[in-house]
Amino acid sequence: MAGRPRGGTADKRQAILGGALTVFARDGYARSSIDAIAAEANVSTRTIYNHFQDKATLFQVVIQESADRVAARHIELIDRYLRKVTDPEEDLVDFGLAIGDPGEEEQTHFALVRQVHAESEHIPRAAVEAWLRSGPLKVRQALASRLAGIPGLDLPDPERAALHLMRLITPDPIPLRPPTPEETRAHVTAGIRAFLYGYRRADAPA
Amino acid sequence: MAGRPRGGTADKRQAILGGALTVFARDGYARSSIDAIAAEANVSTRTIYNHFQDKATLFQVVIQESADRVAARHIELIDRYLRKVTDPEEDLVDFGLAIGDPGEEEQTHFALVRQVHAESEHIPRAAVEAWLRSGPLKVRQALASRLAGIPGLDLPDPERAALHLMRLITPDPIPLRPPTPEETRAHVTAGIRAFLYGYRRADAPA
DNA sequence: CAATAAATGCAATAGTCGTTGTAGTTAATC
DNA sequence: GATTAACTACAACGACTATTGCATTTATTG
Repeated sequence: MAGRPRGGTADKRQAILGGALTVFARDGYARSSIDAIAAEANVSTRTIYNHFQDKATLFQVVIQESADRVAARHIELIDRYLRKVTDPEEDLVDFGLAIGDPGEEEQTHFALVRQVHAESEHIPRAAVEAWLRSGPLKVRQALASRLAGIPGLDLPDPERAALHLMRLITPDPIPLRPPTPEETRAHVTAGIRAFLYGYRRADAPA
Repeated sequence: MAGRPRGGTADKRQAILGGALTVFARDGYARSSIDAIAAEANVSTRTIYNHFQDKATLFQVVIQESADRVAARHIELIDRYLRKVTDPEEDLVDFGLAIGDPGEEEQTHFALVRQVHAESEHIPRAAVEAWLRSGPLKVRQALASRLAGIPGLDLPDPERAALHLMRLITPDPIPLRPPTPEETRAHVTAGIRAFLYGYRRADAPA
């Protein structure tokens, strides 16, 4: 038995998923043509159909794998910055800056999330729920349990607090102009302060 | 000079804009066909092209008019609920419930905003900025100046505080299940409390 | 090198969509 | 009721797209 078993199958699949992620995040589902994805991935369109049933399932795989990957990285950041919190403000700001980093991957991630939000009614319910659970909800839970361990905070509903924290540090989806690093830091710092003051224990020091 | 001057021109234009709003908000720009918009508006496709240059400009007009209309209503709500604030929590919760009302118009509005967020890179920069300024930014400014008038709050940056408030009360874009009215109230109340505690003056009563 | 599985290039199908032209119909004004 | 602007129905064009089949090439394993 010969053939091409390990040859490029896995490589090609990854190339396709990478190209599809780029194109879907930039152009949205409907605007993204298979040809554009193939070009971005340096792959023939036929190969895409050898690996994936159709465009819709390719999209579902892309958003699911992206959710898994990003959630893993975010949980890693949560563990790194919030496992042992010495200075809540400093640690949370560092966490917020890491998550909102204007790196390429983060930008692509936020763009894809916006596409999912816009397309959610046109994606099978099960796929949306799977994305939600293994992505945002998972991160929210991890963040909630870490927040509960920070002293000086009063969190009647840790999951809701985690949602609030994320909302307060999320970057502007449409900035009038790209923020400078200082502005980004100011944005995150202000969000963290509002959060910390908002959830400060009544008997905590001012 | 005879003709059909007042006949239906204004009516048709409104019908088209209404149908386009519905379809664009539901399906997004790329998925929305002119035929679907025409059907939704009970108008022939040809009439659409008699009123608007092309699909792209129709979309820009739709989002611009929607931004104007919603901003006007939101500012009205801001004036109604926050002109004279007696009980900050109660008044802000009422405001938040009014803005996040699961009425048809509010739902359509939020859906269209998600579409704009997803499409922002494919809309002429000038149109996006105009939408931003006459929509979200305008509301944010109005809210900021009202918030500055609420006693017991310490707002170093009222505009940022307004952004925080909006973020804390915005409904979930993809709920696992439609929230009950009680859940909606709990969500808004929790957001308002976090905001109020977060921006409470240091010398204010607990 | 031989065998073979995967990838490619290319053509073709079938459908959709934006847009325009045209001829006829409707309805408002005079 | 005549005039005329607006609306409609309909066809048509060109472009794009998802998807498949097939013949050919590539690269990997034995």
